[in-house]
Amino acid sequence: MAAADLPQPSSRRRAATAARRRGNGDANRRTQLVRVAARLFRERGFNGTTVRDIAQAVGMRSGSPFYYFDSKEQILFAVMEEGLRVGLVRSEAAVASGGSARQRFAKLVRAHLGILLEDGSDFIPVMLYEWRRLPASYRRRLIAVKDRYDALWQQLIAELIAQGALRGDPKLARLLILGAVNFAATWYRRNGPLSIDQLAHATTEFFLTPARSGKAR
Amino acid sequence: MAAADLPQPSSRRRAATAARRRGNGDANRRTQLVRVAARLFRERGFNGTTVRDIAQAVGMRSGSPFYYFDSKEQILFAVMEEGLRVGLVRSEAAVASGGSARQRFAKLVRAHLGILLEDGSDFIPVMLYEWRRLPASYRRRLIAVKDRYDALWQQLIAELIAQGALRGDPKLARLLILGAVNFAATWYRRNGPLSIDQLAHATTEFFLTPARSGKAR
DNA sequence: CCTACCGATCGGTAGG
DNA sequence: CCTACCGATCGGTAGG
Repeated sequence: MAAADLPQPSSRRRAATAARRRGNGDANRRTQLVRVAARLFRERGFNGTTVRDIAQAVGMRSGSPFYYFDSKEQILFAVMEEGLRVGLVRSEAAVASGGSARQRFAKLVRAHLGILLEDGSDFIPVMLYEWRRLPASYRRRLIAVKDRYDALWQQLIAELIAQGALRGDPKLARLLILGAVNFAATWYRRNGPLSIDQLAHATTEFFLTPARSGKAR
Repeated sequence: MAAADLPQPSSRRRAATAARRRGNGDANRRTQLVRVAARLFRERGFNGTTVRDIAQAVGMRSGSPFYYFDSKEQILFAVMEEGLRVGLVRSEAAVASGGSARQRFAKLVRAHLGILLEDGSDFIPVMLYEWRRLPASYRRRLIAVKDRYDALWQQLIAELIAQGALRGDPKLARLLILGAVNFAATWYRRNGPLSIDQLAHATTEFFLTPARSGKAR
């Protein structure tokens, strides 16, 4: 028997108490598992994380996550589904807030960088990096949501190309821009010299052709 | 005992014979292991690939890779080291071939896309996707080579910014451009409508400001 | 390189 | 949710 499987009453009781204090039922406990799994999957990868790791991180014993999930793959699915849900809500809000195409693009870039880089934002990075680890049947269930995500970017990018703020084919432009932005998940350091706002602004300026109209600047 | 561990004389003998026909010593056999490991690590991830998988793919028995490598991590290191070595040679050649900064940029983009997308080019994608899986001591030994890679791009990008073909901070520009290009490793299909040459050309056009001088279009 | 093997770990389950 | 457990698999090794 591994040391990690031995009873550790004090820390276990502490975690369980903290959970209860938050006033949670099953739904809340499940949410905790998903959040903690996202962090571990991001840090160690899906196959580098054990169900025991996840259980321990929320103060459960090794077999208990299977009370909430049928399989480890289902936990991965839940992580990605949650990431897409929250990401889509925030991205749609950014675009719906109005303004010029350039302004909406700036807001969408900022929203996406937040989804990628803010504290607790491990869901979408897990999707980007562990997508191949998700069984095909689960993958199919997420692709519809992913398509809405892509369409959001694609429409805005097509608008920007139409008015000369970007060049080239809209689909390729989308792939290049999203690739550039998503890559920040690998190199951005929250303690570094660049705030997320600054990064979003500089990224927008990098991609968009300088505006023709000489607004005071 | 697992079925995969049971003797499978015919297929084993076939693989071993094929290897011998190529006329190889230990070095050649080691190279085979690295190449096959690159493919498997890319497809299944480092932790999703077993040493047995690698052994079987070159017609060895489960324990034999340890005649060539001390550990599974060392195989991963060898994959990344080989990727960086070949990648650096090809990238430096592209830049050294001369021409304007724009032309050298086009060649570097093409070379990098080849490294990422051509048949048998699994080494750099493994490095991009499994970097976190490499133990820190091995990581340190690769960073010097990675830095040369980055410097190559950075110098060229600085040149392009100086002459107005790109905007913004050189370091951020490098991260955005490399992110955009590297992302192709996840979406590009070799059987798709776009050749690597076409992709390289369109990517270059997307990033670089249209040239001022009106050369015969 | 193979044979034969080991200790450790892992996903998952039965029965409360 | 825990206890107690199982079968399978895995990285790695000794001794040729």
